Amino acid sequence: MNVHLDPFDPFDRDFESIEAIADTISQILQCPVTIEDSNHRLLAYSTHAPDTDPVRIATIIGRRVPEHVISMLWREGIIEQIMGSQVPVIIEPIDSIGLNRRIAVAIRHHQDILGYIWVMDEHQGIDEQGLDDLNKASHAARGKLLQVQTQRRRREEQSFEFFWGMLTGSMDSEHRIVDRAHQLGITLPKSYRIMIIEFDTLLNEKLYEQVLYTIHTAQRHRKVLHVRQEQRLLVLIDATDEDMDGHIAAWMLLMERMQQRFGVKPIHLTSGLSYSLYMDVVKSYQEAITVMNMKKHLPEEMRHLHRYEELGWYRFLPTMMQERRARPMKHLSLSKLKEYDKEHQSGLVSTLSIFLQADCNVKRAAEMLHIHSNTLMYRLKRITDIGGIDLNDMEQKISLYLELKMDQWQS
Amino acid sequence: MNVHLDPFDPFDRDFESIEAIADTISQILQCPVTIEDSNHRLLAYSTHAPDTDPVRIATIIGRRVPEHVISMLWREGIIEQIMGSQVPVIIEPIDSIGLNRRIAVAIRHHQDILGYIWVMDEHQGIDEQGLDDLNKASHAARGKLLQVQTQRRRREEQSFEFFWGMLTGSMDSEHRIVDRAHQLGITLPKSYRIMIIEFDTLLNEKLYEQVLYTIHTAQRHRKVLHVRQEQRLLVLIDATDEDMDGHIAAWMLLMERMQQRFGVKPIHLTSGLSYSLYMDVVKSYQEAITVMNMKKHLPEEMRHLHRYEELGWYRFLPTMMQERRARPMKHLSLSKLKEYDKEHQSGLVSTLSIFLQADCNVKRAAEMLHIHSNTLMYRLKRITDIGGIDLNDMEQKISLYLELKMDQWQS
DNA sequence: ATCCGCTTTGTGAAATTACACAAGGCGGAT
DNA sequence: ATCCGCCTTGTGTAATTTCACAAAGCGGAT
Repeated sequence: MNVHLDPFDPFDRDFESIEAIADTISQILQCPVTIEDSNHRLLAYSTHAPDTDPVRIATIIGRRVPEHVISMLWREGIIEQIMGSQVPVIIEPIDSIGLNRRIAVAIRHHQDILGYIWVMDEHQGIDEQGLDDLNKASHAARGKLLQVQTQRRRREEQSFEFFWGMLTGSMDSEHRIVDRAHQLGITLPKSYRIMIIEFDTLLNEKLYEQVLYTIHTAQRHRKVLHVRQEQRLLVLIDATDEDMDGHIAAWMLLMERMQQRFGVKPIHLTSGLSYSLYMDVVKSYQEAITVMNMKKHLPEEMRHLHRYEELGWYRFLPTMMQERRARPMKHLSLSKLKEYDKEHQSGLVSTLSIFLQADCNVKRAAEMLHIHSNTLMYRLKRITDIGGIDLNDMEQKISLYLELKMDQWQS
Repeated sequence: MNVHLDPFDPFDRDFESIEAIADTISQILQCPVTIEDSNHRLLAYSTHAPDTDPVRIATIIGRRVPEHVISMLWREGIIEQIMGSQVPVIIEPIDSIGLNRRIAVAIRHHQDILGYIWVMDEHQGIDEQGLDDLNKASHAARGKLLQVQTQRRRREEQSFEFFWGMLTGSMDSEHRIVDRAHQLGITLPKSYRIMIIEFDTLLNEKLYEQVLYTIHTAQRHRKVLHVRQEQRLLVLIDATDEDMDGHIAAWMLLMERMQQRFGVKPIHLTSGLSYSLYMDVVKSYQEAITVMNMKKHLPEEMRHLHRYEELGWYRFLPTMMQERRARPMKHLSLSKLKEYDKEHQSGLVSTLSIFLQADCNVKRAAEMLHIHSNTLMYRLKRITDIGGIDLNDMEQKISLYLELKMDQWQS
């Protein structure tokens, strides 16, 4: 049912806009068309569409492809197929999400994917010639998308600079920050936090793109600003609603997805406190860093914690460590035990540590150590004898506990 | 047996030195003579002494009156008698300390006592005329002693300035400090500490003199430098031997004596760590201040502690408080308990505090609280319910313990 | 007065824990 | 090989702790 009869290439001309390209494709193929950027954000869609499916409606309304659709397309391997193919790909309908039959082609520039053209082809009216036209259209769209991309890149550069300025505390006043945000067209939330996502490898250009792709396609989270730093991604997120537990959980899920799709593995995810003054970005950032360090030094204790406010008394550890470094004083009892341990390979210190962690419950501690409780009793007696420790004295136990935690941090 | 026959006053002339005065008195009275300053330090003694007692020998050898002699003289009220009397005072022999009969007169300038003249009068050979001569001698000595005093005052001024410079960290290098000490004739010990003695009243000129008198007459302690500051006396003491426990104990005793003699009551006595570099005076001073603050905020816990190294984990408290003030985050469980306490006047928080201090031993804590142990059990159940606290979790208990200590500090 | 929730104290049974003692393993020194 | 100090495990008993329940006091509300 195609209506082009002459060998003349309808896409060999300058289009004034991406919308014009979409409309042209739609006219030629007589099908609804949408054009997206690389993050599945809507760039243009054909008007006068004869009929359209729920997914297309949702995409146009939300100005991006719905998250669950992207998820499904990934799960079915369709996105990878499109990204890997130089020619249009036919996608069979997926009724469960209301997706009709369509044809998709990637818009590329060398290796990079700039976006996608989607054509709804419910009645399978597109023939070989149509696919060829679509291919030509994708070439024609490249120029326009490159423009969009460079524009976005420029804006991103500026936002990076702005964000770094806040992170390093080099912005000198609150209203300067707000003004600058306004200038850049960034709407700052009432309340925010700084979040750090650390990966197991250096975030090179490609990985970075992939990470951002994952984040961008999940519209659930409002990520206002972000910047990359070696193995880390620093993000300023909206903290206005303050269902932070759910918030973090959602991000964790996102990280999981990232690993599934690209094999990029975020190892840690931490966040500072929430603030409303943007002069406090430095503070929130420092807090996130503190949590990050804590996770590295005390992985066991920090296993399920991500936010600074969850640290409990551990938030005092860094400053305590500082104090200890400034005035190194060895704990008399502990150093005696350590000495004994060194001479007799006898793990009294670790026994003590676990005993304390088990709330001084002999039974529990013995189980944790996989030893008989009388063995533990014996060791405890040795500990009290050698170290001159009274295990019925809270003061001493606190002292030991803190000291042990600090030792653990340093090792 | 006196040998002056003419009414001519032998003390109505200029003496070239204090020794000359001592010799002149000795010649006239035919007795051994010693002249001391107000702190019982030897200034001069007559030569050609016919006979002399153990105390005099010890005084001359040690260049000061032995401590136990001064103690005895105070105990017998003799020093006070001499200080209060305008005329020579006869002191009967005290055999237990080897003190023969002697006559003493204070050298005074207006109200101030500049020193003392002591005359050994074993054979009671001094008559009215002799006492009168002694009086005249004391007037004659005044000028010389004033010279000595002003000299000492000048040197003290300089040492104050020097010490303050170190305390405030305004000395810029180690060798500058050592040079300056050399210049002032101060021999700095290899290792030192800063000690703070705080009194219950402002240290006015008079009290200050009395305090110094007590310290000076106790030669046991080597006090190198000192300076007064409102209610405090700051002292740099020799820490080379490092029998600090005994050292502090001795100072405590000294303080006791001070109270007995003058009613000046030192309330706190604290010391920083010992250092050997004199650039570290600031540190030791800061540490002493820290201990002082600690004693004020947590008197119970610090009752028997004086030195920074005895603080144990408490040395982290100030920096923890700082952190807490920087980021005020209320402890969820504790604030619930506090709220409940406020509504029901039910001391759950204090119960918890004591329970923790009693090492979570129900029996012990119940005794401390003067309640039945089941009452405590009941309250503990309420605490776990209301505060959502698991009292079998060391982490939580540590958190609570630290938080409670910080609360206590702030209140 | 009466009720009700909160608290304290007392009692006794059940569970847990501490402790003394015995037996044996392990490794280094003689 | 033998001894010895150090460590581990097992057993049984004594002591302690925990817990459920009863009784009753107290203060505020109805």
